[in-house]
Amino acid sequence: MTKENPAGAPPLLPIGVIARRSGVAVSTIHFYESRGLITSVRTEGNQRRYAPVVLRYIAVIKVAQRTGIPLEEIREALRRYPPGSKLSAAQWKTLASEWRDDLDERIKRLTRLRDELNQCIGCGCLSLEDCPLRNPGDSLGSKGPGARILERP
Amino acid sequence: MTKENPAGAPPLLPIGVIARRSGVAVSTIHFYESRGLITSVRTEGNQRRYAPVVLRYIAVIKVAQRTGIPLEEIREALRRYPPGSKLSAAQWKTLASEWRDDLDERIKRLTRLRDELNQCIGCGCLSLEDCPLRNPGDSLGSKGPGARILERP
DNA sequence: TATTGACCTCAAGTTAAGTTGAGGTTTTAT
DNA sequence: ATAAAACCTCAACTTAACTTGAGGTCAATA
Repeated sequence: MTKENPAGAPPLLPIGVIARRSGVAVSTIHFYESRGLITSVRTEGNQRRYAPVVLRYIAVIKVAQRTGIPLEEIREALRRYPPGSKLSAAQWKTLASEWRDDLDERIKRLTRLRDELNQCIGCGCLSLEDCPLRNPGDSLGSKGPGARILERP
Repeated sequence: MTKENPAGAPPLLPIGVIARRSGVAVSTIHFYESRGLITSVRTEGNQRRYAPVVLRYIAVIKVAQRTGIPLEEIREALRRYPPGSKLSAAQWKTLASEWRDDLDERIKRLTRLRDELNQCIGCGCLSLEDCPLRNPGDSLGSKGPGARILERP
């Protein structure tokens, strides 16, 4: 029986260990925590201790990011389950399916764009009226300042 | 014969007209010019006047952006031709082909990712050792601060 | 002629996703 | 008991691609 830990529960990990094992920087973990993506408890000395499951959380976050989901949305998705909960296989399946659909949509858009581009390489007009490339149709929501996220309108 | 214009050349346009016809904000045109993507001449009164071809330039820029090419690269690509030059059909073909290939590569990466995700939805392990999702293989170049461009490693 | 609308410059703000650094506290190893 | 390694907080910086705003000039119109 360890001291800071009720019987049976796996031991809590300090941030350095999480960083090493997950492959992300300590500062990133701080950042994720500040954004509510992961949680920790504190020692008497105010140092963070993480349940091992956060390694899984970080893995999930990274995968979601690779598919192009912004952190904010990832947080919302994770929020659906109690913070720091076990994140079961079923839950992962749900999340991953949503993200896959999202990714699929993105791929479709890009593929359509590529086809249009191919067409247009033949014609070369870029005419405002005729060219499909010039009439995005959907995806015309570029408002406000800030970095433009490439493809995800 | 107009005054500011040698015989035969099409008349130069003020920035407001370019903005209206191209669909981008005046501030954006300023910005593109400051980044060397387009050029203008000035009137005696220091106002910008654009050759009509910049409408085409802006069109090209927008298309390239849609395919995910960053402005910096777009500028480099355009730099290969004399600034403000006619941008012939052949030149457009060359640029567009490059960008299409780039886009193609991106699509392939995303497709691979989607397939891996599909696999992983079945297994749900996210194991550091086994899971293909956890071993990006390529694309591990995330260094330094600044916005992470989603997909384009 | 006077106004209004279009322009100009330059500095500063915005977003996302983090990083860097200063100044100070805790833990761990010797 | 120290010293070194690991942590902590908080503010400021970074990139990309723009936007906003202040303070001032130019040009077309009534």
